[in-house]
Amino acid sequence: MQTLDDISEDEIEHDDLSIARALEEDIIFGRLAPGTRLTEDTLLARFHVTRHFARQAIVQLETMGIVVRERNKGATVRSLTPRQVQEIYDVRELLQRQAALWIPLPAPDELIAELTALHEEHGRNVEAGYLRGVHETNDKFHLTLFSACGNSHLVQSIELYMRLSLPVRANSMSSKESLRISHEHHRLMIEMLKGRDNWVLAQLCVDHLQPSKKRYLAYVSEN
Amino acid sequence: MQTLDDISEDEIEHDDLSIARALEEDIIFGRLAPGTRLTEDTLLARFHVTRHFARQAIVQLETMGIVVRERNKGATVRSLTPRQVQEIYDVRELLQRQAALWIPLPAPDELIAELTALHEEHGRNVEAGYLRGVHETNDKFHLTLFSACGNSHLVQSIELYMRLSLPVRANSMSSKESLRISHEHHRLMIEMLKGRDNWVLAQLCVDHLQPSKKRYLAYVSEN
DNA sequence: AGCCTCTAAATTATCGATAAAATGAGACGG
DNA sequence: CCGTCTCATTTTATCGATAATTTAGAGGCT
Repeated sequence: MQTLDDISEDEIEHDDLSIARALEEDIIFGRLAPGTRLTEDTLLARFHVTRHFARQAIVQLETMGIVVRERNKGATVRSLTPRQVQEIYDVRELLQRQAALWIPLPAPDELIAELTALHEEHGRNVEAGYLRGVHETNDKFHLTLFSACGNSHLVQSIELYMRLSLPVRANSMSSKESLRISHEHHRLMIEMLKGRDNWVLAQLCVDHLQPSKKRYLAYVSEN
Repeated sequence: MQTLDDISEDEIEHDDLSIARALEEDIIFGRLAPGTRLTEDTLLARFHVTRHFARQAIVQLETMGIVVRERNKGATVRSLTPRQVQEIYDVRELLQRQAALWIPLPAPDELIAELTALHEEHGRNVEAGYLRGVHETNDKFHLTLFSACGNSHLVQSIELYMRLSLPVRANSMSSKESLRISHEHHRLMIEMLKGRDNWVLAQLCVDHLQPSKKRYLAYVSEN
Protein backbone atom coordinates (compact mmCIF):
# COMPACT_ATOMS: atom_id res chain seq x y z
CA MET A 1 0.00 0.00 0.00
CA GLN A 2 1.00 3.53 -0.71
CA THR A 3 2.13 5.47 2.31
CA LEU A 4 1.55 9.07 3.06
CA ASP A 5 5.13 9.97 2.29
CA ASP A 6 4.86 8.84 -1.30
CA ILE A 7 2.36 11.54 -2.08
CA SER A 8 3.98 14.86 -2.74
CA GLU A 9 2.26 18.16 -3.27
CA ASP A 10 4.85 20.67 -4.42
CA GLU A 11 4.23 23.96 -6.11
CA ILE A 12 0.70 24.42 -4.84
CA GLU A 13 0.13 26.82 -1.97
CA HIS A 14 -1.90 25.26 0.79
CA ASP A 15 -3.92 26.56 3.68
CA ASP A 16 -5.52 24.38 6.30
CA LEU A 17 -8.73 24.01 4.34
CA SER A 18 -7.10 22.83 1.15
CA ILE A 19 -5.03 20.36 3.13
CA ALA A 20 -8.19 19.01 4.71
CA ARG A 21 -9.77 18.66 1.31
CA ALA A 22 -6.77 16.86 -0.13
CA LEU A 23 -6.75 14.39 2.72
CA GLU A 24 -10.50 13.91 2.45
CA GLU A 25 -9.93 12.88 -1.15
CA ASP A 26 -7.16 10.51 -0.16
CA ILE A 27 -9.55 8.79 2.17
CA ILE A 28 -12.37 8.32 -0.29
CA PHE A 29 -10.00 6.94 -2.89
CA GLY A 30 -8.60 4.51 -0.38
CA ARG A 31 -5.12 5.99 -0.48
CA LEU A 32 -5.45 6.58 3.24
CA ALA A 33 -6.81 3.56 5.05
CA PRO A 34 -8.81 3.95 8.24
CA GLY A 35 -6.52 3.71 11.22
CA THR A 36 -3.59 5.36 9.47
CA ARG A 37 -1.66 7.63 11.73
CA LEU A 38 -1.48 11.30 10.73
CA THR A 39 1.51 13.07 12.26
CA GLU A 40 2.01 16.77 11.98
CA ASP A 41 5.49 16.31 10.59
CA THR A 42 4.21 14.19 7.74
CA LEU A 43 1.73 16.82 6.63
CA LEU A 44 4.40 19.41 7.12
CA ALA A 45 6.70 17.63 4.72
CA ARG A 46 4.03 16.82 2.19
CA PHE A 47 2.41 20.20 1.90
CA HIS A 48 5.34 22.46 2.72
CA VAL A 49 3.45 24.51 5.24
CA THR A 50 4.31 25.62 8.74
CA ARG A 51 3.45 23.45 11.67
CA HIS A 52 0.69 25.88 12.54
CA PHE A 53 -1.28 25.07 9.40
CA ALA A 54 -0.67 21.35 9.52
CA ARG A 55 -2.02 21.39 13.02
CA GLN A 56 -5.01 23.49 12.12
CA ALA A 57 -5.80 21.16 9.24
CA ILE A 58 -5.89 18.22 11.61
CA VAL A 59 -8.25 20.10 13.89
CA GLN A 60 -10.42 20.78 10.84
CA LEU A 61 -10.47 17.13 9.92
CA GLU A 62 -11.42 16.29 13.47
CA THR A 63 -14.44 18.57 13.47
CA MET A 64 -15.37 17.18 10.06
CA GLY A 65 -15.46 13.83 11.78
CA ILE A 66 -13.05 12.05 9.45
CA VAL A 67 -10.17 11.91 11.89
CA VAL A 68 -9.92 11.06 15.57
CA ARG A 69 -7.54 12.80 17.93
CA GLU A 70 -6.24 11.68 21.29
CA ARG A 71 -4.55 14.11 23.59
CA ASN A 72 -0.78 14.03 23.28
CA LYS A 73 -1.03 11.18 20.83
CA GLY A 74 -2.02 12.76 17.57
CA ALA A 75 -4.58 11.90 14.94
CA THR A 76 -5.57 8.75 13.11
CA VAL A 77 -7.95 8.32 10.20
CA ARG A 78 -11.23 7.31 11.71
CA SER A 79 -12.15 3.69 11.36
CA LEU A 80 -15.75 2.64 11.59
CA THR A 81 -17.14 -0.47 13.20
CA PRO A 82 -20.11 -2.11 11.48
CA ARG A 83 -22.19 -0.89 14.38
CA GLN A 84 -21.13 2.68 13.78
CA VAL A 85 -21.76 2.34 10.06
CA GLN A 86 -25.26 1.16 10.79
CA GLU A 87 -25.86 4.05 13.15
CA ILE A 88 -24.55 6.61 10.71
CA TYR A 89 -26.67 5.25 7.91
CA ASP A 90 -29.77 5.15 10.07
CA VAL A 91 -29.35 8.86 10.70
CA ARG A 92 -28.48 9.56 7.07
CA GLU A 93 -31.65 7.86 5.99
CA LEU A 94 -33.68 9.78 8.52
CA LEU A 95 -32.27 13.13 7.44
CA GLN A 96 -32.39 12.54 3.71
CA ARG A 97 -35.88 11.11 3.80
CA GLN A 98 -37.18 14.13 5.64
CA ALA A 99 -35.37 16.54 3.32
CA ALA A 100 -36.96 14.81 0.33
CA LEU A 101 -40.37 15.01 1.96
CA TRP A 102 -39.97 18.74 2.53
CA ILE A 103 -39.10 19.60 -1.06
CA PRO A 104 -42.07 21.44 -2.60
CA LEU A 105 -43.20 19.54 -5.67
CA PRO A 106 -43.24 19.93 -8.55
CA ALA A 107 -39.82 21.55 -8.37
CA PRO A 108 -39.16 24.82 -10.27
CA ASP A 109 -37.62 24.52 -13.74
CA GLU A 110 -34.57 26.36 -12.52
CA LEU A 111 -33.70 23.60 -10.10
CA ILE A 112 -34.38 20.89 -12.67
CA ALA A 113 -32.03 22.61 -15.08
CA GLU A 114 -29.27 22.95 -12.52
CA LEU A 115 -29.55 19.32 -11.48
CA THR A 116 -29.67 18.14 -15.08
CA ALA A 117 -26.44 19.97 -15.80
CA LEU A 118 -24.77 18.38 -12.79
CA HIS A 119 -26.19 15.03 -13.78
CA GLU A 120 -24.69 15.21 -17.25
CA GLU A 121 -21.32 16.26 -15.91
CA HIS A 122 -21.50 13.37 -13.47
CA GLY A 123 -22.24 10.99 -16.34
CA ARG A 124 -19.27 12.24 -18.33
CA ASN A 125 -17.02 11.79 -15.30
CA VAL A 126 -18.26 8.25 -14.77
CA GLU A 127 -17.65 7.25 -18.38
CA ALA A 128 -14.25 8.91 -18.40
CA GLY A 129 -13.33 7.07 -15.22
CA TYR A 130 -12.43 10.39 -13.65
CA LEU A 131 -13.12 9.45 -10.05
CA ARG A 132 -12.26 12.75 -8.48
CA GLY A 133 -14.84 14.41 -10.67
CA VAL A 134 -17.38 11.68 -10.00
CA HIS A 135 -17.13 12.21 -6.29
CA GLU A 136 -17.30 15.97 -6.60
CA THR A 137 -20.30 16.14 -8.92
CA ASN A 138 -22.07 13.42 -6.98
CA ASP A 139 -21.89 15.32 -3.72
CA LYS A 140 -22.81 18.56 -5.41
CA PHE A 141 -25.82 16.91 -7.00
CA HIS A 142 -27.17 15.67 -3.70
CA LEU A 143 -26.51 18.89 -1.84
CA THR A 144 -28.26 20.87 -4.56
CA LEU A 145 -31.18 18.49 -4.48
CA PHE A 146 -31.58 18.54 -0.73
CA SER A 147 -31.11 22.29 -0.52
CA ALA A 148 -34.48 22.53 -2.23
CA CYS A 149 -36.07 21.45 1.05
CA GLY A 150 -35.55 25.00 2.29
CA ASN A 151 -33.94 24.10 5.60
CA SER A 152 -30.26 25.02 5.49
CA HIS A 153 -29.56 23.46 8.87
CA LEU A 154 -30.92 20.15 7.75
CA VAL A 155 -28.73 20.36 4.66
CA GLN A 156 -25.70 21.07 6.82
CA SER A 157 -26.37 18.00 8.89
CA ILE A 158 -26.80 15.93 5.76
CA GLU A 159 -23.44 17.21 4.59
CA LEU A 160 -21.87 16.21 7.89
CA TYR A 161 -23.16 12.69 7.59
CA MET A 162 -22.03 12.46 3.98
CA ARG A 163 -18.54 13.11 5.25
CA LEU A 164 -18.88 10.66 8.11
CA SER A 165 -19.72 7.94 5.62
CA LEU A 166 -16.79 8.76 3.35
CA PRO A 167 -14.84 5.58 4.15
CA VAL A 168 -17.95 3.53 3.54
CA ARG A 169 -18.58 5.08 0.17
CA ALA A 170 -14.96 4.65 -0.87
CA ASN A 171 -15.59 1.03 -1.87
CA SER A 172 -18.30 1.87 -4.35
CA MET A 173 -16.07 4.19 -6.32
CA SER A 174 -14.06 1.32 -7.69
CA SER A 175 -16.64 -0.34 -9.93
CA LYS A 176 -17.92 1.48 -12.98
CA GLU A 177 -21.05 -0.66 -12.87
CA SER A 178 -22.13 0.61 -9.47
CA LEU A 179 -21.35 4.15 -10.54
CA ARG A 180 -23.67 3.72 -13.50
CA ILE A 181 -26.45 2.44 -11.26
CA SER A 182 -25.98 5.43 -9.01
CA HIS A 183 -26.10 7.69 -12.05
CA GLU A 184 -29.37 6.13 -13.12
CA HIS A 185 -30.81 6.76 -9.65
CA HIS A 186 -30.02 10.41 -10.09
CA ARG A 187 -31.92 10.50 -13.36
CA LEU A 188 -34.94 9.02 -11.64
CA MET A 189 -34.72 11.60 -8.89
CA ILE A 190 -34.86 14.38 -11.44
CA GLU A 191 -37.93 12.76 -12.97
CA MET A 192 -39.57 12.56 -9.56
CA LEU A 193 -38.91 16.24 -8.99
CA LYS A 194 -41.15 17.00 -11.95
CA GLY A 195 -43.99 15.05 -10.35
CA ARG A 196 -45.94 15.55 -7.14
CA ASP A 197 -45.19 12.50 -5.05
CA ASN A 198 -42.77 13.29 -2.23
CA TRP A 199 -42.99 9.81 -0.81
CA VAL A 200 -41.67 8.13 -3.92
CA LEU A 201 -38.85 10.64 -4.09
CA ALA A 202 -38.01 10.07 -0.43
CA GLN A 203 -37.96 6.32 -0.86
CA LEU A 204 -35.68 6.70 -3.85
CA CYS A 205 -33.27 8.84 -1.84
CA VAL A 206 -33.18 6.21 0.91
CA ASP A 207 -32.76 3.30 -1.49
CA HIS A 208 -29.95 5.16 -3.17
CA LEU A 209 -27.91 4.82 0.03
CA GLN A 210 -28.23 1.08 0.38
CA PRO A 211 -25.74 -0.36 -2.13
CA SER A 212 -22.57 1.18 -0.70
CA LYS A 213 -23.67 0.45 2.86
CA LYS A 214 -24.38 -3.19 2.08
CA ARG A 215 -21.20 -3.59 0.11
CA TYR A 216 -19.18 -2.20 3.00
CA LEU A 217 -20.87 -4.29 5.65
CA ALA A 218 -20.43 -7.42 3.54
CA TYR A 219 -16.80 -6.53 3.02
CA VAL A 220 -15.93 -6.10 6.70
CA SER A 221 -17.90 -9.16 7.79
CA GLU A 222 -15.77 -11.44 5.64
CA ASN A 223 -12.50 -10.09 7.04
CA MET B 1 -26.53 45.48 30.55
CA GLN B 2 -23.50 43.81 31.94
CA THR B 3 -20.52 43.77 29.62
CA LEU B 4 -17.97 41.08 29.23
CA ASP B 5 -15.37 43.04 31.14
CA ASP B 6 -17.43 43.12 34.29
CA ILE B 7 -17.19 39.39 34.67
CA SER B 8 -13.95 38.25 36.23
CA GLU B 9 -12.74 34.76 36.65
CA ASP B 10 -9.67 34.82 38.87
CA GLU B 11 -8.12 31.96 40.72
CA ILE B 12 -9.54 29.22 38.51
CA GLU B 13 -7.27 27.60 35.97
CA HIS B 14 -8.83 27.54 32.56
CA ASP B 15 -8.26 25.60 29.39
CA ASP B 16 -10.06 26.21 26.14
CA LEU B 17 -12.87 23.82 27.00
CA SER B 18 -13.67 25.37 30.35
CA ILE B 19 -13.65 28.80 28.75
CA ALA B 20 -16.08 27.60 26.13
CA ARG B 21 -18.32 26.21 28.84
CA ALA B 22 -18.24 29.39 30.84
CA LEU B 23 -19.19 31.43 27.82
CA GLU B 24 -21.90 28.97 26.90
CA GLU B 25 -23.39 29.56 30.32
CA ASP B 26 -23.15 33.31 29.88
CA ILE B 27 -25.18 33.00 26.75
CA ILE B 28 -27.95 30.89 28.16
CA PHE B 29 -28.32 33.21 31.13
CA GLY B 30 -28.50 36.20 28.86
CA ARG B 31 -25.32 37.77 30.19
CA LEU B 32 -23.98 37.65 26.65
CA ALA B 33 -26.51 38.90 24.14
CA PRO B 34 -26.50 37.61 20.58
CA GLY B 35 -24.41 39.88 18.41
CA THR B 36 -21.94 40.69 21.17
CA ARG B 37 -18.41 40.91 19.90
CA LEU B 38 -15.91 38.49 21.41
CA THR B 39 -12.35 39.74 21.10
CA GLU B 40 -9.37 37.61 22.00
CA ASP B 41 -8.00 40.28 24.29
CA THR B 42 -11.19 40.36 26.31
CA LEU B 43 -11.12 36.64 26.98
CA LEU B 44 -7.44 36.93 27.67
CA ALA B 45 -8.05 39.47 30.37
CA ARG B 46 -11.03 37.71 31.86
CA PHE B 47 -9.62 34.24 32.12
CA HIS B 48 -5.92 35.01 32.52
CA VAL B 49 -4.81 32.60 29.85
CA THR B 50 -2.44 32.98 26.94
CA ARG B 51 -3.69 34.19 23.60
CA HIS B 52 -3.33 30.68 22.30
CA PHE B 53 -6.05 29.33 24.56
CA ALA B 54 -8.38 32.25 24.14
CA ARG B 55 -8.14 31.72 20.41
CA GLN B 56 -8.69 28.01 20.69
CA ALA B 57 -11.72 28.56 22.87
CA ILE B 58 -13.23 30.77 20.20
CA VAL B 59 -12.61 28.10 17.59
CA GLN B 60 -14.33 25.63 19.91
CA LEU B 61 -17.33 27.89 20.27
CA GLU B 62 -17.46 28.24 16.52
CA THR B 63 -17.62 24.51 15.93
CA MET B 64 -20.22 24.25 18.68
CA GLY B 65 -22.22 26.66 16.59
CA ILE B 66 -22.75 29.29 19.26
CA VAL B 67 -20.37 31.83 17.81
CA VAL B 68 -19.74 33.11 14.29
CA ARG B 69 -16.30 34.03 13.02
CA GLU B 70 -15.34 36.20 10.09
CA ARG B 71 -11.82 36.16 8.79
CA ASN B 72 -9.69 38.98 10.22
CA LYS B 73 -12.69 40.30 12.05
CA GLY B 74 -13.11 38.05 15.02
CA ALA B 75 -16.08 36.39 16.60
CA THR B 76 -19.55 37.49 17.59
CA VAL B 77 -22.17 35.62 19.56
CA ARG B 78 -24.44 34.06 17.02
CA SER B 79 -27.78 35.76 16.58
CA LEU B 80 -30.64 33.81 15.15
CA THR B 81 -33.31 35.08 12.80
CA PRO B 82 -36.83 33.73 13.31
CA ARG B 83 -36.33 31.79 10.10
CA GLN B 84 -33.23 30.10 11.49
CA VAL B 85 -34.98 29.36 14.76
CA GLN B 86 -37.77 27.68 12.87
CA GLU B 87 -35.29 25.63 10.84
CA ILE B 88 -33.33 24.56 13.90
CA TYR B 89 -36.46 23.53 15.71
CA ASP B 90 -37.78 21.61 12.73
CA VAL B 91 -34.61 19.54 12.76
CA ARG B 92 -34.65 19.23 16.56
CA GLU B 93 -38.16 17.88 16.41
CA LEU B 94 -37.23 15.45 13.68
CA LEU B 95 -34.23 14.11 15.58
CA GLN B 96 -35.84 13.91 18.98
CA ARG B 97 -38.99 12.33 17.66
CA GLN B 98 -37.01 9.61 15.95
CA ALA B 99 -34.84 9.01 18.99
CA ALA B 100 -37.95 8.58 21.10
CA LEU B 101 -39.41 6.17 18.58
CA TRP B 102 -36.27 4.07 18.66
CA ILE B 103 -36.18 3.64 22.42
CA PRO B 104 -37.08 0.04 23.26
CA LEU B 105 -40.11 0.04 25.56
CA PRO B 106 -40.68 -0.64 28.30
CA ALA B 107 -37.36 0.81 29.38
CA PRO B 108 -35.12 -1.11 31.82
CA ASP B 109 -35.45 -0.26 35.52
CA GLU B 110 -31.88 0.93 35.52
CA LEU B 111 -32.64 3.74 33.11
CA ILE B 112 -35.80 4.67 34.98
CA ALA B 113 -33.82 4.93 38.18
CA GLU B 114 -31.13 7.08 36.63
CA LEU B 115 -33.66 9.42 35.09
CA THR B 116 -35.66 9.62 38.29
CA ALA B 117 -32.56 10.68 40.17
CA LEU B 118 -31.81 13.38 37.61
CA HIS B 119 -35.44 14.43 37.67
CA GLU B 120 -35.42 14.94 41.42
CA GLU B 121 -32.21 16.89 41.30
CA HIS B 122 -33.70 19.01 38.56
CA GLY B 123 -36.76 19.66 40.73
CA ARG B 124 -34.62 20.74 43.64
CA ASN B 125 -32.68 23.10 41.41
CA VAL B 126 -35.87 24.62 40.07
CA GLU B 127 -37.30 25.24 43.53
CA ALA B 128 -34.02 26.63 44.77
CA GLY B 129 -33.87 28.96 41.80
CA TYR B 130 -30.40 27.63 41.04
CA LEU B 131 -30.46 28.25 37.30
CA ARG B 132 -27.04 26.90 36.51
CA GLY B 133 -28.04 23.60 38.01
CA VAL B 134 -31.40 23.63 36.28
CA HIS B 135 -29.77 23.99 32.92
CA GLU B 136 -27.19 21.32 33.66
CA THR B 137 -29.57 18.68 34.98
CA ASN B 138 -32.08 19.47 32.27
CA ASP B 139 -29.61 18.78 29.48
CA LYS B 140 -28.30 15.72 31.25
CA PHE B 141 -31.82 14.38 31.64
CA HIS B 142 -32.56 14.67 27.96
CA LEU B 143 -29.25 13.26 26.83
CA THR B 144 -29.66 10.28 29.14
CA LEU B 145 -33.17 9.74 27.89
CA PHE B 146 -32.27 9.92 24.22
CA SER B 147 -29.17 7.80 24.67
CA ALA B 148 -31.54 4.93 25.31
CA CYS B 149 -32.32 4.92 21.59
CA GLY B 150 -29.04 3.12 21.07
CA ASN B 151 -27.74 5.35 18.30
CA SER B 152 -24.85 7.44 19.62
CA HIS B 153 -24.55 9.44 16.43
CA LEU B 154 -28.14 10.49 16.63
CA VAL B 155 -27.58 11.54 20.24
CA GLN B 156 -24.57 13.59 19.18
CA SER B 157 -26.62 15.43 16.62
CA ILE B 158 -29.33 16.05 19.17
CA GLU B 159 -26.70 17.52 21.44
CA LEU B 160 -25.49 19.77 18.66
CA TYR B 161 -28.97 21.13 18.09
CA MET B 162 -29.52 21.63 21.79
CA ARG B 163 -26.53 23.93 21.73
CA LEU B 164 -27.68 25.69 18.60
CA SER B 165 -30.93 26.55 20.32
CA LEU B 166 -29.24 27.85 23.44
CA PRO B 167 -30.14 31.51 22.85
CA VAL B 168 -33.73 30.48 22.21
CA ARG B 169 -33.97 28.54 25.42
CA ALA B 170 -32.39 31.33 27.43
CA ASN B 171 -35.74 33.12 27.70
CA SER B 172 -37.49 30.25 29.35
CA MET B 173 -35.02 30.08 32.18
CA SER B 174 -36.31 33.27 33.67
CA SER B 175 -39.75 32.18 34.80
CA LYS B 176 -40.10 29.61 37.53
CA GLU B 177 -43.55 28.76 36.23
CA SER B 178 -42.27 27.58 32.86
CA LEU B 179 -39.51 25.65 34.58
CA ARG B 180 -42.12 23.83 36.63
CA ILE B 181 -44.08 22.94 33.51
CA SER B 182 -40.93 21.60 31.94
CA HIS B 183 -40.27 19.61 35.07
CA GLU B 184 -43.72 18.10 34.90
CA HIS B 185 -43.11 17.09 31.28
CA HIS B 186 -40.06 15.19 32.43
CA ARG B 187 -42.13 13.30 34.95
CA LEU B 188 -44.55 12.30 32.24
CA MET B 189 -41.71 11.11 30.06
CA ILE B 190 -40.49 8.80 32.79
CA GLU B 191 -44.03 7.43 33.11
CA MET B 192 -44.17 6.82 29.37
CA LEU B 193 -40.89 4.92 29.52
CA LYS B 194 -42.58 2.38 31.75
CA GLY B 195 -45.26 1.79 29.12
CA ARG B 196 -45.11 0.49 25.57
CA ASP B 197 -46.29 3.34 23.40
CA ASN B 198 -43.37 4.97 21.58
CA TRP B 199 -45.65 7.32 19.71
CA VAL B 200 -47.00 8.99 22.81
CA LEU B 201 -43.50 9.36 24.15
CA ALA B 202 -42.30 10.86 20.88
CA GLN B 203 -45.17 13.32 20.78
CA LEU B 204 -44.40 14.34 24.35
CA CYS B 205 -40.77 14.98 23.44
CA VAL B 206 -41.81 17.16 20.52
CA ASP B 207 -44.41 19.07 22.52
CA HIS B 208 -41.83 19.69 25.20
CA LEU B 209 -39.88 21.83 22.74
CA GLN B 210 -42.73 24.13 21.80
CA PRO B 211 -43.00 26.57 24.72
CA SER B 212 -39.52 28.06 24.51
CA LYS B 213 -39.67 28.24 20.73
CA LYS B 214 -43.02 30.01 20.77
CA ARG B 215 -41.93 32.36 23.52
CA TYR B 216 -38.82 33.32 21.59
CA LEU B 217 -40.61 33.84 18.29
CA ALA B 218 -43.28 35.94 19.98
CA TYR B 219 -40.57 37.96 21.68
CA VAL B 220 -38.64 38.81 18.53
CA SER B 221 -41.76 39.53 16.49
CA GLU B 222 -42.78 42.33 18.85
CA ASN B 223 -39.38 44.02 18.67
C1' DA C 1 -20.70 70.55 5.06
C1' DG C 2 -19.48 66.48 2.42
C1' DC C 3 -16.01 63.40 0.97
C1' DC C 4 -11.71 61.41 0.11
C1' DT C 5 -7.03 59.86 1.81
C1' DC C 6 -3.82 58.70 4.86
C1' DT C 7 -2.23 57.37 9.43
C1' DA C 8 -2.51 55.19 13.98
C1' DA C 9 -4.72 52.10 16.92
C1' DA C 10 -6.83 47.77 17.65
C1' DT C 11 -7.28 43.12 16.50
C1' DT C 12 -6.54 38.85 14.25
C1' DA C 13 -3.27 35.65 11.78
C1' DT C 14 1.08 33.52 11.48
C1' DC C 15 5.50 32.03 12.82
C1' DG C 16 9.61 29.81 15.05
C1' DA C 17 11.13 28.21 19.29
C1' DT C 18 10.62 25.82 23.53
C1' DA C 19 8.22 22.77 26.84
C1' DA C 20 5.81 18.63 27.86
C1' DA C 21 4.35 14.18 26.94
C1' DA C 22 4.45 9.62 24.90
C1' DT C 23 7.01 6.02 22.68
C1' DG C 24 10.42 2.60 21.93
C1' DA C 25 15.06 0.61 22.50
C1' DG C 26 18.47 -1.03 25.22
C1' DA C 27 20.51 -2.01 29.83
C1' DC C 28 20.04 -4.29 33.93
C1' DG C 29 18.46 -7.41 37.56
C1' DG C 30 15.75 -11.31 38.72
C1' DC D 1 14.50 -15.70 29.31
C1' DC D 2 11.35 -12.33 31.07
C1' DG D 3 10.08 -8.16 33.08
C1' DT D 4 10.92 -3.31 34.02
C1' DC D 5 13.51 0.77 34.47
C1' DT D 6 15.95 4.53 32.22
C1' DC D 7 17.11 7.41 28.65
C1' DA D 8 17.02 9.03 23.85
C1' DT D 9 13.90 10.00 20.25
C1' DT D 10 9.71 11.27 18.26
C1' DT D 11 5.61 13.88 18.42
C1' DT D 12 2.30 16.99 20.27
C1' DA D 13 1.22 21.19 23.19
C1' DT D 14 2.18 25.74 24.49
C1' DC D 15 4.18 30.19 24.34
C1' DG D 16 5.72 34.98 23.17
C1' DA D 17 6.75 37.79 19.46
C1' DT D 18 5.94 39.60 14.93
C1' DA D 19 3.30 40.28 10.63
C1' DA D 20 -0.89 41.34 8.28
C1' DT D 21 -5.43 43.15 8.26
C1' DT D 22 -9.19 45.94 9.47
C1' DT D 23 -11.20 49.98 11.61
C1' DA D 24 -11.80 54.56 12.97
C1' DG D 25 -10.65 59.16 12.98
C1' DA D 26 -7.87 63.35 11.86
C1' DG D 27 -6.73 66.31 8.39
C1' DG D 28 -7.13 68.41 4.10
C1' DC D 29 -9.56 69.36 -0.31
C1' DT D 30 -13.57 70.89 -3.11
